[in-house]
Amino acid sequence: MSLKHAILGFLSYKPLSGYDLKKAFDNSVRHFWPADQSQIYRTLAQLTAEGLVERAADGEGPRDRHPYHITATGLSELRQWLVASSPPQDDRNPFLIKVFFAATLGGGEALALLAEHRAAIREQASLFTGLYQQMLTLREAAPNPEVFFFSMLTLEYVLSLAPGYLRWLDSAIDRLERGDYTPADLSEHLAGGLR
Amino acid sequence: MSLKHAILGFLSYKPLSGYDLKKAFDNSVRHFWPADQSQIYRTLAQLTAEGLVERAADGEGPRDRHPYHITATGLSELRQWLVASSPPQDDRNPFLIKVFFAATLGGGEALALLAEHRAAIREQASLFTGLYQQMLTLREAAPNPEVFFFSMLTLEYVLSLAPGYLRWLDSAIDRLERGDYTPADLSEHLAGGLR
DNA sequence: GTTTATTATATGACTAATCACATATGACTA
DNA sequence: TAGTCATATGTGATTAGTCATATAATAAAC
Repeated sequence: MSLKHAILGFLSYKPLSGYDLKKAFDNSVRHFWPADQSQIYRTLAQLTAEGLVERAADGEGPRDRHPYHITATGLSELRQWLVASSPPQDDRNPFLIKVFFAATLGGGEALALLAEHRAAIREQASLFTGLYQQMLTLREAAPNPEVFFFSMLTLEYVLSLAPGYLRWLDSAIDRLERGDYTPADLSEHLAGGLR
Repeated sequence: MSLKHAILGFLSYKPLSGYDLKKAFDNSVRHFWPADQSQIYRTLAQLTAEGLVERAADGEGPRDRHPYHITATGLSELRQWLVASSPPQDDRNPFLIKVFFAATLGGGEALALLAEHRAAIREQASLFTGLYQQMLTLREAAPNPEVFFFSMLTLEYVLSLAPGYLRWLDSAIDRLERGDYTPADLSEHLAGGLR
């Protein structure tokens, strides 16, 4: 139900149409919540039925745009959701399934699997680094420092995970190359990191 | 379509019933691919229709168990999937949506949001650490070193991400406590980690 | 003046997964 | 011997999301 609340979040800033919302998602949260256009419209219909948003007077433009604004009920629903607890969810990871069953592959193929993934992760990390640096230059243009801060936090999140991800891949690839099928010694890693 | 391939993966070791598969998932991959019992049965039916698995002679036990074995087609489908490329997927993260819209909360509430999540992540990390250490003791009992190695790799993955995750939370909480809404300086972090 | 891109909203078909529930037997236990 | 637990397979209803496609006007490009 997060799309629902993300829409409420955007509408809490100002009224937007479905089309505007799609652009808002693409411009700011697509790296952790890609939103499908048709799903946005369906969710808007559902939110309207629940009385959390309302369709304002139809606007100008081709194909009549329909801006929505958040209701008082919608605002309180948003607040409630924001402060509710967020247990870490189990994110399904198809790549880890491949890793798990990589034992059924030849050693070379398993290596290729990991190496290719490392290349993709590196590329993704450098994309996010670029995005981060680009965002930094927009600091002055931000509506207010809090909004900018939390927006940057979500990018920092992605970038914070990258080094650990890549070190894991490096270590796995290194062991596979040496034909060394021993588990990593994580003792100092864990002692240092999890305190 | 990963559940499908995960099932093929398990069946590539030996024939299993739906019930067996559910236990196999719960015992080994639930931390990155929780499998719903009813979905396992539905997927088995689908795999059967596609000719990737076959229902063996009904077995003993209460309520007739139905073991499935993988076909030659199924094996080649599994291999093909394993060696296909795995682009990093966009994992939806509801917590990041909360962070993104935390600017609409009071500072204290935003802090509580992050602090509570940090506690949950710490607990999860220590759970996985325990699981990792417990798994280590089973090394001798493993069917073969490769299977054990790749199984451990999936746990190493989770544990590799934890320190970065927690450092991100620490840094965000620290800045919020000081009322310091400046973005983090990630220059050395990135320089060191992404090479 | 015709094509093309952009704006803008929507439905239909499908897929993966979740949740609740129905069913039924063998084995143990109070 | 009654109750409960573990074994074991399934269906129905619903949800969230994806993909393809339909529609249509306006503005710009050629």
